[in-house]
Amino acid sequence: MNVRTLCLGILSLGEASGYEIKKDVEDGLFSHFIEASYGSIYPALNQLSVEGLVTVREEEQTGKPDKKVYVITESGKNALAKAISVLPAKDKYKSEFLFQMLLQNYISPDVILVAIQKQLDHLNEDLARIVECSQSETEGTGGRFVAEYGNAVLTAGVKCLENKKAELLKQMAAQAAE
Amino acid sequence: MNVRTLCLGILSLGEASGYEIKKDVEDGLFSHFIEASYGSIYPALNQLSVEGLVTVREEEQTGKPDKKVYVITESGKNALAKAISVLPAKDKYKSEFLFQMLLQNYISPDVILVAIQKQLDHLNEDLARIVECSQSETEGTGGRFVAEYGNAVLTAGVKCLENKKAELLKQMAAQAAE
DNA sequence: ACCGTGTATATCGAATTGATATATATCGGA
DNA sequence: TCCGATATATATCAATTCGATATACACGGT
Repeated sequence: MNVRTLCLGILSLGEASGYEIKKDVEDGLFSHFIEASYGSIYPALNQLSVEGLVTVREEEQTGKPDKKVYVITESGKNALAKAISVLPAKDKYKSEFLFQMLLQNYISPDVILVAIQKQLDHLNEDLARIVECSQSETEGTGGRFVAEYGNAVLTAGVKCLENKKAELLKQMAAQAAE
Repeated sequence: MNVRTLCLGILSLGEASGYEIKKDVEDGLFSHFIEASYGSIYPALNQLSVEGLVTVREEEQTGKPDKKVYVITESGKNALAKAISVLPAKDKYKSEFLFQMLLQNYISPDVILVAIQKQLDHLNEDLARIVECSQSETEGTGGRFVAEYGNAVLTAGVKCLENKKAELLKQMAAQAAE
């Protein structure tokens, strides 16, 4: 799935500017399972506009710079429906953290501890965001689905890491007492 | 973290060819949290070789084509140690599946069901692979760490999806009886 | 007056993907 | 025996995407 389809999907939930789409994938409903940069979003919106799958409207704002608001068209909705009716590709997960943990014999215990703590922070931030989104926004069945899935997975990660952290702290204390 | 560092990390666990490195990220120890394609692995190995961080040796095989075996050098190990001592970037997770589920009002219930089943299959395959790897290979503390983390997260995903699947089947039965 | 932060769009080189090409060897079936 | 499928192995390339940077407006604090 490319960024063009991603933008169509977000715009199907309501009009938005490029900046707002980036917000959605960074802090919003989509943040847990979508990644996309300005460098792909803005060109995608331009292309969608040329193809007639979205319309653009320039909007003046008070206290903020102007923005370009994109709205999905009927043919955009059709293209979206077609694009998401195929079997989705397998999830892609990249974790530098786990890579480090696998190679932990190359680094000192305190660096490991800091990395674990940082990972815990990330997971808890994501969890908080999901809880917040699922309270405020009401995206229906789909929203509940992804919120519960994200919650389950992140909670399991936190639990596991907290065990690992406690284990490591115990080991470090034993080492220091030696 | 780039593919060059990734290759150094894998080679730090033992010599390998480009093809074998791809296997590791596809089916092996790294498969759960690393993604990389031939198009990035082969150029990375060439560059590492030019930089003197790895050595190459051509090896003839019986019953198989020749292969190029890469071995990490001392300066390669130093470069690796330096590269993984920095705080890792945040995990990147992209799920077309969750994107579809969020936008599920655009697709029919039976397509949703197929997607859920496929996702369950993927998760269970990953789980089986982790169990297999953690039995056969003994990568020490690091290996156990990532295996347990992967296990926890994937198991939570399976559990959640099985609930969702049962829920959906019940709804579909009720709809059909109507 | 100046700097930092937030909002907003745009662009560009570099990294990576996904597909394709090429070649060797094994094995089972027509 | 020849053919096709599968596995091993390396390499390359166009298209996509990332990550960084540039530009600009508005607000608030020092």
